[in-house]
Amino acid sequence: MPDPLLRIGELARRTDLSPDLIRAWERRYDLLRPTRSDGGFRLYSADDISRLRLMQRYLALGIPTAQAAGLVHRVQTAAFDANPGVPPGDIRTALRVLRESLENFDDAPADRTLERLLGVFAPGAVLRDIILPYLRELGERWECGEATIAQEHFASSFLEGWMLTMARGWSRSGPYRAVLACAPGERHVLGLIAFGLALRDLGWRVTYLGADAPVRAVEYAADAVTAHVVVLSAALPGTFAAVSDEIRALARTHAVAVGGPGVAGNRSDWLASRTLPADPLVAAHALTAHEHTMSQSSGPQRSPVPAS
Amino acid sequence: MPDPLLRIGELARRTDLSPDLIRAWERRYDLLRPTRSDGGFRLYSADDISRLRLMQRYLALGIPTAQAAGLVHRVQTAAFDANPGVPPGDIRTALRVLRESLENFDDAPADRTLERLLGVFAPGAVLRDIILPYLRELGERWECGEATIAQEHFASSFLEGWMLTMARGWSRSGPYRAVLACAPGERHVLGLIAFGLALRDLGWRVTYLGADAPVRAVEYAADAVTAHVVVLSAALPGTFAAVSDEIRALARTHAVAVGGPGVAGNRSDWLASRTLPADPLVAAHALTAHEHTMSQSSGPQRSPVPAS
DNA sequence: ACGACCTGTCCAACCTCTGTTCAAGGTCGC
DNA sequence: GCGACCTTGAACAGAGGTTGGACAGGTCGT
Repeated sequence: MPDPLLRIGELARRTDLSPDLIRAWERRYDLLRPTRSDGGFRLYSADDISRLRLMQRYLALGIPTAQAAGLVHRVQTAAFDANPGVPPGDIRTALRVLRESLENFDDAPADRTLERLLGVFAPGAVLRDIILPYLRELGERWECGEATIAQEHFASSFLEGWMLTMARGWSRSGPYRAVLACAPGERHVLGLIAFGLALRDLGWRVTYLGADAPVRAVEYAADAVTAHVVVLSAALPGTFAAVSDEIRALARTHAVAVGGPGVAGNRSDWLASRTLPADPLVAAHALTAHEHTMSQSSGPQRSPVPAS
Repeated sequence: MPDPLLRIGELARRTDLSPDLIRAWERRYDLLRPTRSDGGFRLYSADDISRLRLMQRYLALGIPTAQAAGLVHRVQTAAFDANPGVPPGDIRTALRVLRESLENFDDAPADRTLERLLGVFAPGAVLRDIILPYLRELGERWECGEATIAQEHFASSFLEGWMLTMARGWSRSGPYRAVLACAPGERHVLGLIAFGLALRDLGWRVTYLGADAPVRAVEYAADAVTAHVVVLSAALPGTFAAVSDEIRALARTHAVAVGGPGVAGNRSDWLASRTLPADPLVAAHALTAHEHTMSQSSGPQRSPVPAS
């Protein structure tokens, strides 16, 4: 970690907090654990800045300081990068089992494998190290003709079931709310569910509407749960184009982000929406980081997201 | 276990109720049971917000406060009522919980209810007495405009996740094998999954391909697992007509049955396939009975099913 | 019409939470 | 060695909680 380390005064300047307050948070909530210089000065890393920003964001939502500190603690330890990974040997074995069993339409070994992995490792780690790599691999084999449509359908349905099981309760915790839906006509839900799982681990509450959701339905749900942001997903290019007017209208009153292979690459300024990275995990981090920085400029609710 | 996030002032601000009133409701009706901070402050969770919102909806309907509190209370404690009780009572309670929570985009109480029910009763019973009746009810309310598209999407995604969880391992046991798929273009999977669950309980091994499956993919899968029968489902009329040639071709080499609202009513002789009753449970029994009689006369494999 | 009850609000004395302040020193880099 | 910066520990004050009870206007049953 060769980051230039900051002393408390500089950290305070960058976060717009007082040094006293930062020390108080450390003393009372164990919020930061700076290293020390030989003489005893606190030395902070870049991570600590984002932790403080997250803290500020929570406070802006009206969460009491003590609880906010607890959330920061939890989010940090649940972040994917912090998840202890699945050992490479287990990954190789699991991928082989998934490959061989799912492509023979035999889900029993795959079930057993996932059950065991989820018993031992964190859901975020299983998602990152097993499920998403397998999906990528399946997609590649499908593109070059090695996997059949039937195998791809079977494996997709299988993984959808598991991911929805892993997702159970994802609307229950966390201070931010997101409504997730596939754009009208879109039926590829796996990437969106993965994104939702990642969001959940980053402290979001997820309301999931599934495939092929009319924009009006999305808007209704966003209002019903007072969502901070609405995320629309599409795997195929052109999906968004068919409803661009509706999306632009939605973006006038709600913060909208679009993602999935259907937008990756081409800009989405014409949708008046923020474009998320293609990788679900990266996208979840990007959206969370964006939501944190938003707290400085404008109010926490319903701030339309500028196109990125 | 939702995290305690808000103190009473912020909760009051968000629900537009006075702190006094929230405390009074707790004191008089035991409406909420907030956790406490070390110092004794009430700490409310996200669930509590939706409970108060539900309360407000009841009050807006003119229901007296005490009764409204009773209703809310039943929704929230239904999941912890460990007493199996008389099934009809449980059914009524569960249906009310599903109705009220899913239509508020709040899946937590619904999760708890299904979790408890599946711990006490057999999956088949939960499917028959709770899930299918709820789906029927939702469909009716949707048709007469009482439920919105958004609510229907949310509830469908929620139940799809649960049913796929219940389905885990359905390809593992039993002497008959069935391949299940939605016809091309068809995206309504719930009825098909329910049918698959019923089949599993009747001793079938189920290979499930999910929504919008090309007929060629179905054929490939049927061959790969040497299926006794292939079941195609469609909710909308006209779905089958678009691929009738392909289905007829498939029926020349495989036993094919078609089901779902998309065929109910009109004969399907023109598909050279057996028509299954609209109700998933009845359909599963019908297919099983047919397969039993077939296996006496001819070989168990690949016997084309005559149109009924 | 009457008392009994329901229900939202208010009060008073006290407590908790949390940002800030102070004092008496120590460290760092020039 | 100097001035800016940082350290610890304690204390403080204002906003906003806590409890328990009281109370007035509306509703209900008789």
